[in-house]
Amino acid sequence: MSSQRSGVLELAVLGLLHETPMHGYELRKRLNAVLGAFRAFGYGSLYPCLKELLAQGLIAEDTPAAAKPPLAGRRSKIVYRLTAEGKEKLQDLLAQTGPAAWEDDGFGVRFAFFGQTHADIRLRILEGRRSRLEERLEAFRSALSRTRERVDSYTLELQRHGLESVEREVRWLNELIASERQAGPPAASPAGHHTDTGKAGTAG
Amino acid sequence: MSSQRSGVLELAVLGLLHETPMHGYELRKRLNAVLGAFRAFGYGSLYPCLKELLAQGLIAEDTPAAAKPPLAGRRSKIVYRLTAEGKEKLQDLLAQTGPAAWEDDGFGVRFAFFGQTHADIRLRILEGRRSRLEERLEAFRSALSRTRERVDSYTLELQRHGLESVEREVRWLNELIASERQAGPPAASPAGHHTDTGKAGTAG
DNA sequence: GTTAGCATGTAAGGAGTTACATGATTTT
DNA sequence: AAAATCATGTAACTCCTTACATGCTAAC
Repeated sequence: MSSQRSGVLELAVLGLLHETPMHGYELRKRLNAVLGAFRAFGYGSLYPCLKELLAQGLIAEDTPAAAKPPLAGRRSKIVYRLTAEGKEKLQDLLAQTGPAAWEDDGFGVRFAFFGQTHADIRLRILEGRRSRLEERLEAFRSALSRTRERVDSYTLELQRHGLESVEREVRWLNELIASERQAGPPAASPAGHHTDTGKAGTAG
Repeated sequence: MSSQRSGVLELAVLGLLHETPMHGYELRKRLNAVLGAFRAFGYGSLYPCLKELLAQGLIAEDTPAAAKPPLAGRRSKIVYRLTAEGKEKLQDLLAQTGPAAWEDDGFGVRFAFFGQTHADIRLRILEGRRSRLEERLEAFRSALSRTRERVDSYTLELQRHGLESVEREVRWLNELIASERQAGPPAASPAGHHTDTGKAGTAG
């Protein structure tokens, strides 16, 4: 029916508005700060998204007309907040442990809001992500050995580099998983202070 | 005019067909092997792309009817090859050193075909990419210090991880740039022996 | 008094994805 | 002869990007 907007943005917006109400402009800045390295959105994405979340009743708008004296009908800041339905929807989305939560984007957003996610779900998502990456490693490695003939060295370097990035993420996940199992919610840095914990070459 | 398909796929297809003619199915496998870690395409993307490259006269198809005896009108393998215009277009695309060549995807494909790119262009692209990433680092770091209040530790961890990934890629680029300046085309591993890279691992 | 940044939006369209549909060829 | 995998394609759709349009507010 209505477009559904089942993407990253919806979840991110709900997650941010759960922390505190905000207007669009601020939301966008927080959005790109929180997602930081792995995704960025413009107003052309954000405002239509807000519009639809509104239509679905997941968020509501407060125009702080009270704050400023009579400026009837004028365009002013619109502060969005989560409705009860919105909170429910957010919980639903954060509780998903299927494929959507392992994909690059889906995982990224969910991780950013792990603070609002139950410990067992967190663990399941981290493990799901890890096995997803391990599948990829398998595929890459076999592709690498199969096509080692007739590849130029730059192509090879790119593949090597990609492989290592994935291996690194697996190590990162291993640390996170270990610390989840011990401690539940982390105090400051879930994975410990230095990310380079020797070998631990679990990556395979 | 016609859709233009100015994306990653077009370049990748042209680049692969420059190496050798191929049919669609094989092309897709090579595609996902070459781009490996950072992008994957399905037939639903590939065939329409081929169709349009054909319409633009950048590629041509050979149905190897000669190989198999009279099977008139039947659907058989279609082998695509680059036309003269296609080769020209490929060189144009590979010679670009502007923003398109620094973005995640654009850079990735171009790097994969660096073997077909002139040494000075390679260097310019690598340097462009590096300064692009350094801008990002700046932005992240300042965002991190500005919003250090009221962020939960998972969000922080995600940002830290993303930051490190970018830093790693910068180091990788530094090695590549150094080795380009010394040697031109690399013999086996452009960046040297120890593989200490880290491309912007998706999902931060 | 004008630049820079805050603030909200829309229209058009690009770049692929998903799901489906179909047939040929090789392996078991 | 069944199953796997090779092989080619289309229609509908999604999610987001780009470019544009508008006006307010604070700083220089």
